Amino acid sequence: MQDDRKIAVLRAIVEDYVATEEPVGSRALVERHGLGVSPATVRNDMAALEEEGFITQPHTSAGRVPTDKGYRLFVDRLTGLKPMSAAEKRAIATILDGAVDLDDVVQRSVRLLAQLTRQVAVVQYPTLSRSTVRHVELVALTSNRLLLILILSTGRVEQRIVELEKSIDDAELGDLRSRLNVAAAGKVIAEAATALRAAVPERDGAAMAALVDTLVEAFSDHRSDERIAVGGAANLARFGESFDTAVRPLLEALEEHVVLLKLLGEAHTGGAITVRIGAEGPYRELASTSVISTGYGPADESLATLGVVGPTRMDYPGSMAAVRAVARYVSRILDQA
Amino acid sequence: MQDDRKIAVLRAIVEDYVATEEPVGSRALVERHGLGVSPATVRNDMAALEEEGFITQPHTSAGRVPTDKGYRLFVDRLTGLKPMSAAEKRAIATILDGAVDLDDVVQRSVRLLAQLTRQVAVVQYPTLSRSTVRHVELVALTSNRLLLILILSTGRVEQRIVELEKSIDDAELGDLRSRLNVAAAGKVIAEAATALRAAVPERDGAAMAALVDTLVEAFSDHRSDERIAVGGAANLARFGESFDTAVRPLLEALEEHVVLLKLLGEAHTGGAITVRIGAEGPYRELASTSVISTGYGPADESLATLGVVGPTRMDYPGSMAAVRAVARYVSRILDQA
DNA sequence: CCTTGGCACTCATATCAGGCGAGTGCCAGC
DNA sequence: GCTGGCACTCGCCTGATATGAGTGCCAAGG
Repeated sequence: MQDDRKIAVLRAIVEDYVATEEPVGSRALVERHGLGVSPATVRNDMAALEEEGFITQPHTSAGRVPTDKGYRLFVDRLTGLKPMSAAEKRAIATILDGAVDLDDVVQRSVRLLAQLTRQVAVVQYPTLSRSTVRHVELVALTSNRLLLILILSTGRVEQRIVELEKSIDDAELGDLRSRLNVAAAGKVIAEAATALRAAVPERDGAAMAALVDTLVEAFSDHRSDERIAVGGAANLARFGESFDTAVRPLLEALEEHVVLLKLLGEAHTGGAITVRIGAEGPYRELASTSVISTGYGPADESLATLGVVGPTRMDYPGSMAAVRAVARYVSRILDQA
Repeated sequence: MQDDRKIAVLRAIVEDYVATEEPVGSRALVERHGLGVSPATVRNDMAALEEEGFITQPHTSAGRVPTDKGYRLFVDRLTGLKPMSAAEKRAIATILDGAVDLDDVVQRSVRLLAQLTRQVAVVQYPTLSRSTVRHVELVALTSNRLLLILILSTGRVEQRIVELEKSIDDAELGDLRSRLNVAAAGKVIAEAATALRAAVPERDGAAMAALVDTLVEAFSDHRSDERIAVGGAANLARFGESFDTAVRPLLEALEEHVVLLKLLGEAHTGGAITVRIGAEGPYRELASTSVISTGYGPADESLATLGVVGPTRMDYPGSMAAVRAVARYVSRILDQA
């Protein structure tokens, strides 16, 4: 038995099943793909593939459906991703180039990715922990409420309201502001926080120390590291069939950004695209969904992750290509900014 | 025939149908509500209600279901909203009080509203056009790229990257910044823009004028007025039945923030709660969804709108109460900030 | 040894008739 | 104007039957 043909059969099964959403039988296979062999031969291969766990049949006398393991092999043996069409490339370029700020870039990326893949798209904002501080601004809202604004190298702007124990006057504020900037500029947040502490000497008194503590705390609040944008939930409507097993848990997961972040996983470096298929993921409620993700950032530094989430029965080559293309474009834009 | 009883019957039908999701018959009605009359009497009333278009029967021999008109009468004749339980009030208070900035307030409100109503919640960010400018900050990203940051009275922070035709040095920047602040502080954005133009005299040259133009444009970019937060989409999973007629179009609408804004409608002043039932709305695809919305803002000034979107078959008294309660709390918080 | 046509078998799904029962409309009586 | 009674309608559930796609296996052929 030639293993090559078995792989070809598996590929054909995956492609047909993804396209038609129905278990695929031996006859249909040889007809739709030019396999050059008879259905009976294909049946033998299928039996072998089933034996090895790459496909199963939902009912005793139905066609075959790929298993997670089957999709895995399919993805691993991919010869190449579906190249983006010129029109798609142009669309990506023009849509993303029109963004006016980081928020806009992220927003547009999500929509774009959702449209390209017809899947649910997820884009993580550039992580705070890996971006450097470009500028710090302090604005007095009232005499004892400050608005701390952090402008990061990625263009991301974070704000935080800080309550003071003791009121502060304009001169002090100006002084503090310039010291903050000197101490923090160009540094990663964690370093900035310690530098900030060092920049405010003991002699300035307990009140000042407390204020600095508050600021440092605001700096290092990691809640906002979880920020992500989600789009394309309407695409879930397309596969109404497996509603309870696929759509419902996914809808719930989309609300839980922490879950989504975990799904996207660590951004792999070097532009690698990660594919997590079905039960390979950490949540068993999402056993029938796959995640395609990759890192992005200027110079492929992987500041954050983006990707799509969809049913295991998805167009892997196409989606992977779209994810890669969007990640590259976003990275390029961040490079310019 | 007493009209009072007819209303009572309608109310009972609505309540039962909302609770059970099944057409309600005359026998069940008299049993579950202490109507004190016989099923036959109720049947007569039902016939009259149907004649008047308040209810219909899906099949010749099924129970009755309220029509949009029926829900409308039900809502209009509401004696009072379901009061929030003490626990719910406490939950609202503690959750919203924990917010650290406006983004956080909006985010938490959406989640809260979604949880309370078990519906899809929508919260519009305070409109820019009605908030006043508290502070303007300019940060040079490169010599000819500025980051314009707008801090508004509501705590909302807007950022916009501005490309300059001509580079600008630190001194000019500082000068511009202070002029901006003097001109804009305390004013509504539209006024601030014109004041800004006035503050930069002709003599400063064409380059400066162009810069000001760019800033004014950035100021008045109304795209960001459309900003809203959506939550609780997972609640759509609860009513899987009318998937195609209700869930799918709603999911699609949720992606289109412009559509959502139109759905929420103009924020009614004076704390009024607007209920739009089924086909009363502007989109015929959403004929089987209702929208409950109200304005919010400090001192009930109605800076923006929030509400819930769900199937026409929804718990109006409960949802209306939740919407009102959250709007009040958010308003109070904005008052403090 | 792999491939192929043939053939019996399985089983999910579609179709249909029959019966059940919830619910209605109407009417006569109170 | 309310009520009990009664005949009627009709959606839906149930079970039996038919259909057909698809399989597994086997024996023959290259």
